[in-house]
Formats: sequence, structure tokens, C-alpha cells
Amino acid sequence: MATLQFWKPGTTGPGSTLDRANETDDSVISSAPTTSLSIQAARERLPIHKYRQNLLWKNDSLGTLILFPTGWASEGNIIACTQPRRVAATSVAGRVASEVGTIIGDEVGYTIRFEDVSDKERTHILYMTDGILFRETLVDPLLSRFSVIMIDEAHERSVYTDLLLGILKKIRRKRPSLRIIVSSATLDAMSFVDYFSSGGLENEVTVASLEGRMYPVEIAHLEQPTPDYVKTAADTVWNINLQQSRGDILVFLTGREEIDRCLEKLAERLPNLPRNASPLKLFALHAGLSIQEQLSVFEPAEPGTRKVIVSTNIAEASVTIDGIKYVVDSGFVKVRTYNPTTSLSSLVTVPISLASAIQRAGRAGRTMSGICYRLYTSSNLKSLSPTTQPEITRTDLTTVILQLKSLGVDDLMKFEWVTSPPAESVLRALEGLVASGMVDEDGRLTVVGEKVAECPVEVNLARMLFASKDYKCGDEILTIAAMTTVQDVFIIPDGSAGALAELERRKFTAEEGDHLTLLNVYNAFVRYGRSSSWCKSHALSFRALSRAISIRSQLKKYMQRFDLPTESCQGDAKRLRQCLVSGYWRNGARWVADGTYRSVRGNTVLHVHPNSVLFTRKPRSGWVIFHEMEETKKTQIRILTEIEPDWLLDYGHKFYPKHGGS
DNA sequence: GAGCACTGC
Repeated sequence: MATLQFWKPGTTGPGSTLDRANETDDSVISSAPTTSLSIQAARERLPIHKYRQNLLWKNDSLGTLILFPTGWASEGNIIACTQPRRVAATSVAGRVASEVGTIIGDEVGYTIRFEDVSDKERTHILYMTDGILFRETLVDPLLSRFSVIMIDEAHERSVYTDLLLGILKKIRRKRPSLRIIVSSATLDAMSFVDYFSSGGLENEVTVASLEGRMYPVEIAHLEQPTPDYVKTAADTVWNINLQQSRGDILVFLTGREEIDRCLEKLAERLPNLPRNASPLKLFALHAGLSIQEQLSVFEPAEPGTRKVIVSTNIAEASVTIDGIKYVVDSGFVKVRTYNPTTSLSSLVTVPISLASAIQRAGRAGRTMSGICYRLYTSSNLKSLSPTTQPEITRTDLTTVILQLKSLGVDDLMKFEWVTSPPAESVLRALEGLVASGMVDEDGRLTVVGEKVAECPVEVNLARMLFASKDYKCGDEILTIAAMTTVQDVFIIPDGSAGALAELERRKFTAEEGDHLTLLNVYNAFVRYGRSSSWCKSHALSFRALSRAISIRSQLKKYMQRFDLPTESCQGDAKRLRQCLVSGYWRNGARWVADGTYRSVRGNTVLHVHPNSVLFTRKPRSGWVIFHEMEETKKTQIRILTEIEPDWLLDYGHKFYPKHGGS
């Protein structure tokens, strides 16, 4: 077994202890506090914090900032507090309700998609996801029912956080009475200060940067970089178990494959564990697992044993596990990036940001003091970028721009982005919106564009919902739209269980392709009583299918609002496929003899994703449309349906001749 | 012939 050379925790080697003051700008960020921050402390550390007598800041025991309003909400106005994730919105609302001494949904409530636990008359503090608040701006552009808006976890820089900040800056000019509070946990608090200052809003917007309660965490870096961090992670876990006192271990790797490999290495060694060492209980943690599998991670380890949780980034912010004393950080993460030139998105493994490194280390100090082993050197640490690139700079902007236009932001170059997306992404999205009839040649929203902007699915799918009126297949298109929106409907485990799952999947196969196969799965799920055991026996994800049910019913309400019929096509698959083409006509592809496809736009070589029912089969017509295209080792297309090529012409003439077919 | 970080409306 390799001997790993770490700088010993607690010694004074370079980067040997978690010294936040060295890693961050301590004029903005507090050093790791072990007691609750007082108002005074917050004021001292925040350059433009504006303190109001009638507002009390409190840092609760779980480290989340809680606002206790005593004046601002008294005129019947509401304080909104946004969170990037649904679980955070609901759980923080619950804690605040109990601190205030009311039941949830009364004075304190929350609103997330599919769930509104608030009272129109009585709720004064409303927790919501940032996506929900952004959507509300489409209906009420000045957000007039709110007197205070607090954007929490702003450092995560989700697309909706960035959009909200931009909109709030605009609203603030028209509604000077609106109080805005931006709460950010890490290094870039200063960038929010700069952002609002540049519009003359300094001293009017509060930027708060508060750390949660944390125990000290010692940091150890590798002395030499490792060529194989998966193996090094396994070695490190092994050494911790032999050398360090009791306490569970959390390992950060980038994806399922690495996690399985690391766990295999550890499992192989378990028989050689010395008799006096603690037995290890091994767990994987990633989003692809079932709910039960994820929950098993939270069960306390049996006395005398040690839990090892090998996880993706899900454990960095979304999931919190108590009892972790040791963190092993690979220093890498997978991020989605988008290339506007090729319209392709891809997942790439990149070094984490400094903010992530600090966040991961902090996972060792939530319930006791701990140690973080970084599988990179302290000089590697210095080369990390301070924060993760905001999502808005690396995503397809089609929906974003449609929604901004609906808000009256016609000149996208004049919109005050916190961070501007690449101009090419903006142009590519605009081009797509013009081609699909959402935006006219002058850049203004069309009538259908107005309606589609309100629809909570991507533009292609919304177009299909509208077209379903002509093809008389609203019922089926609703289901297909919901099913393509949820991911991971089919559970394909590793090894022999995977082959069995494959067989189960074939039972739902439709000749015409994946869209109709998904329709079959949904209908069977409903027919068999939406049962989770039925899902399990057919290798389907109960979570994904339940979500599809919710999305479908939300979309159905939307269709009814716009007088779109939801009649069934009565098994007429041809009509249904023609309707699909109305949404996907830009995603056409032609089969070629080696089993790959060529895109109609650009003639790119496309490979069918192995999950497709057309993976092994040539479509009879030789032509397909596909739901999405992604760059992996190759360019892959997912969710295919066979079509007749002349169906493309009904739409293509609007686009191809004019733009030279590129 | 082979794969999937994480959210959100």
C-alpha cells in the first residue's frame, strides 16, 4: 500500500490548517465563528451593511440566517426569502415558523413548484425557490406584494438567482421603498456590493455575508500531486481508519463511475482489515440512487463501525450528513458547459473553486471538530479560481431570453447582468427564438411567444403543446412533454442487474421510438396504480414517474388556460409523430450505413445514446427527430423518434433556405 | 455497441 505524504494537521506547514483568513478576504468574510454572529459583528465586517432598528438578524443553530421582521411587514406587505433549492425553502420555513411560534402556512409559509403552503391574508414571511419568485415577475413585474426581498445563497449563482438580481436592480429604481438583502456565504460578497453600487444603489441594498456555526477543521494537503485521485482517495480512507479516532468519513469524487471504483477498491481490502480496526460500512451517494438508497446514508453507524460515504458534489450543498469528522476532497467536480457555436452541451471534469474547497472542508466540522484531507497540494490550492463560473455563462439561454423579453427587457445588451453571458450564446438563443416563431424579425415577442414564455417547459415542448390542437393529440403530447422533462426514468444498474433492467425496459418499447416508449411507461405506471413496488419490479424510477405526474397536471392547467384541447389521438401514432416534428423539426437526423446519424443542420456525426430503443435498430424510414444532443466522448443524441423526411419540410422552409442550411 | 455533476419553473 502506498504511503501518503500529507502535511500533518495541526503543524505549521504551508496550508496545514484551515485558516480562513488566509484563504479569503477577511475584510468581507468573517473567520470561522464558533459562536453566533451578533448584529455588531455583522456590521463591522460588512462594508455597506445598512442596519435598521426594526430588523433583527439572527444566526440560528444550523447556520442559516433568519430574519425577524418587526416593522417592515406591518403594512400587510410580505417579506420574501429565496433559496436555490426546494428542500432549503421548505426546511428553513419550518424552522422559522417554530422560532416565531406559529404553524407553517400561517404567518410563515413557503411556495415551491407544485406546493404552496402560505396564506394570502396571513403570511408575512414567505420562503420560496428563486425560480418561483422569478416566475412571479412575469405576472407582477414590480413584485408589488413584497416589502423586503432577501436572496439567500447568492454565491451559488444559479441562473434564477442572477436573473432575479438583475430584475431587482431594475425594480429598485421604480420602487425605492423595496428593501433588498443579498446573502452570500463566500468570497464574492464584494462582487454583489460592486454590482449594486454601480447603479447608485449603495447604502440602499444590504449585502450580508455570514458564516454558519462551525467547529474547527484542520486541513492536510498532499505533498506531491497524485496521478490517480480515486486510488489515493481509497488509500486515504484506509489510513484514516487505521490511524485516526472514531468518526465517519465523507469522500468527494466527480461521478458514479469513480464512486463505484473507489468503493470496489475499499471492498477488496476489507478482508485484510486488522482485527483491532473498526469495520467499515461503505456507502455511495449520488443523485441517480433511489430514495431508500440515499436515506441509508443517514442511518447512524452501528457502534464500533465507521461509515464511509463516497459522494458526488450532492453532499457539498444539497445534502447534509451529520457525524462526519473526516473529509477527503479529490479537488475535482463535473460541470455542465455549453458551446454556443455548436449548440452542444457537455459535462467536463474540472478543478473545483476555492469556495468549493472551503465548503467541502466545512462538511467535516458541522457537529465536532474534524480534519479535511485534500488530494492536491497547497500550491494547487493557490491556483484555484476563487468562485465557480456563474451558470448563466455556460448554459443555453433560449428560455432565459424568452422570459426576459416577456418582462419587457428587449435590449438584452442593456440588461444589467451580474455577470454577462457570452454574446454568442445570446445571439444563438435569439436566432432559435426567431426560427421557432417566438420572436419577430425586429426582436419583439410574438403572440405565441408571449404565451410560451409563461409555460414551465422548454420552448420546443411548449410549441408542441400548441401544435397538438391541430393534430388532435393534446392528451399524449402532455404526457410526452412531462416524461421528456424528467430524467432517469429507467434505472440501469451495473453488471448483471443492468442486463435484467434492460429486459424490463424492452417490455415498454414502441416501434416508433423513445417518445412513444415513454408514453407507454407513463400509461402503464398510471394503470398499475402509481405503485412504487411496481416501479421497482420494472426497473423504473418511482421518483421520476411521480414527478412526471405532477408536471403533467401543471401543464394541463396551462393548456386549459389557453383553450388548448387535451383530446386523445386514439392510438394514431402517425399524427402524434407529426406533432412531435412541430417541436423538434430543428433536431432532424438521417441514418447512415455505419449505424450513426448525420444531423440535418450541419451534417454532424451523431451517435445514438445506448438507452434509446433505436440504439440497435435502423429506423425504417431512415430519418429521426431527437430530443437533445450532448457532447460526451462522441456527440450523442437522446430520445429519438422515427419520422418521414417530408414532414421536416413543412417547417424547414421557414428556416433552411434563408440561413443557408447551417 | 455503451453511459449520466447538480439544481429549478
